[in-house]
Amino acid sequence: MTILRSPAGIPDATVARLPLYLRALDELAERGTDVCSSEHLATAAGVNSAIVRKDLSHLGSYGTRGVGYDVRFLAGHIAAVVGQTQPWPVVIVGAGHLGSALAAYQGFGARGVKVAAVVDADPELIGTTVGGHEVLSIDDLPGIVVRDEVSLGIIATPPAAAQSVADALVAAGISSILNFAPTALQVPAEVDLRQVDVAAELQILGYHAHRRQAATSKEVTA
Amino acid sequence: MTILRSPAGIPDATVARLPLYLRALDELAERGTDVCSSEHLATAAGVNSAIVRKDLSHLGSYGTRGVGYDVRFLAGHIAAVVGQTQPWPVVIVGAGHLGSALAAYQGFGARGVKVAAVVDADPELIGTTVGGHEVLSIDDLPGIVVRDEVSLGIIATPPAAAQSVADALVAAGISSILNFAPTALQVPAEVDLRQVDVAAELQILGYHAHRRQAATSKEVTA
DNA sequence: TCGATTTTGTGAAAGGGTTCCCAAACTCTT
DNA sequence: AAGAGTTTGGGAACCCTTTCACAAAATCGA
Repeated sequence: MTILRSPAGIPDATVARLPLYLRALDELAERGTDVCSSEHLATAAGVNSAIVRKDLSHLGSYGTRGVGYDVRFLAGHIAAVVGQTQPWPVVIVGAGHLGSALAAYQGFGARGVKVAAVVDADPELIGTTVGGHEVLSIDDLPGIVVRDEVSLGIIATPPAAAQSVADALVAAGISSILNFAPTALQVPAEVDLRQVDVAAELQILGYHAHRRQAATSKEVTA
Repeated sequence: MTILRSPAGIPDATVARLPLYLRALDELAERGTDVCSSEHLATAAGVNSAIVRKDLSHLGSYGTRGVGYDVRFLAGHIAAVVGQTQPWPVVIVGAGHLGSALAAYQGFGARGVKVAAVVDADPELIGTTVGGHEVLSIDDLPGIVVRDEVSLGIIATPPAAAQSVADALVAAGISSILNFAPTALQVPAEVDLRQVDVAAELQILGYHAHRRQAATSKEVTA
């Protein structure tokens, strides 16, 4: 008998949107909205309504035809699916500009994320405080991971250090890594890796801007 | 007669990977590698070789069978396609923790991005210096955009301010926006918008970690 | 109670993206 | 010069995602 029916195979694209729905639902709840349609939720999350319905149908049927979705109930359910019933402790590696900004970020709490520790390799930084967290040595990683049951690691170091940091995180038992360093990291298959590359995002925007410019100047020439 | 043949329709998925190839090629060039195979480039960029070949074929045929790709030549060509022959000037809106970290980020230069200005609405922050840039008033936006020919804007403000900042950017003539605030922004169709949501990334990782845990405890129970 | 209206849930179709696979084109060795 | 070994370019199959379209289920007013 299955008690917790965590729907086996939720498509990746859907999983990637669940946090958006959760955020949108929390906002709606705060504004006192009790029930919302897929159309309404779609606008709040910045997607279209067909995809909202399809996505939510992967989690099971929690809407009422002719009415919509119960905002709090749905939010609670999505939170359960993404494992956000308790905050996830994360460790931030790198206490530079970016690491500090992340450590100080006030928005994590409401999104189910808790900064367990900030570590760095630089002796000059160890012992200082960033965002209310004392910077610990990267050598303490294994202890921190065990003590705080950390399973998420954020790499906010220069690219040159990123691979060895990733190795250290994996060795310490962490199986999910969010990498801000612009490097292709090599990790074991069972480790889940996501990449945030700000410069790459800007270059993608640049490509489209470039094309727009070219199209415009063509028009002018023609 | 077409002189600059910017291949009309490059698939979005390919465009999103071009910056990775560019980064990988620059690294290879720095290490003195003159020629590389799709396999080699794939490893350096963290993707598989079939997709490298398919992606590059969208730009035209620049490889030599039995040999591979000329590293510098290919890098130059990709740079031209993404419009990175000159650095793109960007304006950062928000001089808080994140905005400061971005303003101070040393890695932009090598990736074809140049911080033209940092602006904020907070009178306490205006006039201070972050990452070598004096923080200007957000009211100066139109002037800055025109003077420095800025076409990329980065929103690094609290979510509550993000929409009005986006409106201000659009009004100032900016058509590409990278938004770090966790909000679904409403922009005109001709404006190109990309989103970076760190908490959402962590929640996606959390979902998979959660599933792994559930699977493991199931095994143990069984 | 019944018909009009709203909105979900989901098959089916359409659209992209990825992977497989191999002929064609090149180099190198003998 | 010919054969062995590499590696690209791209057709074709496959898979995933999105969009479309509508029956089913609910509400509401008369």
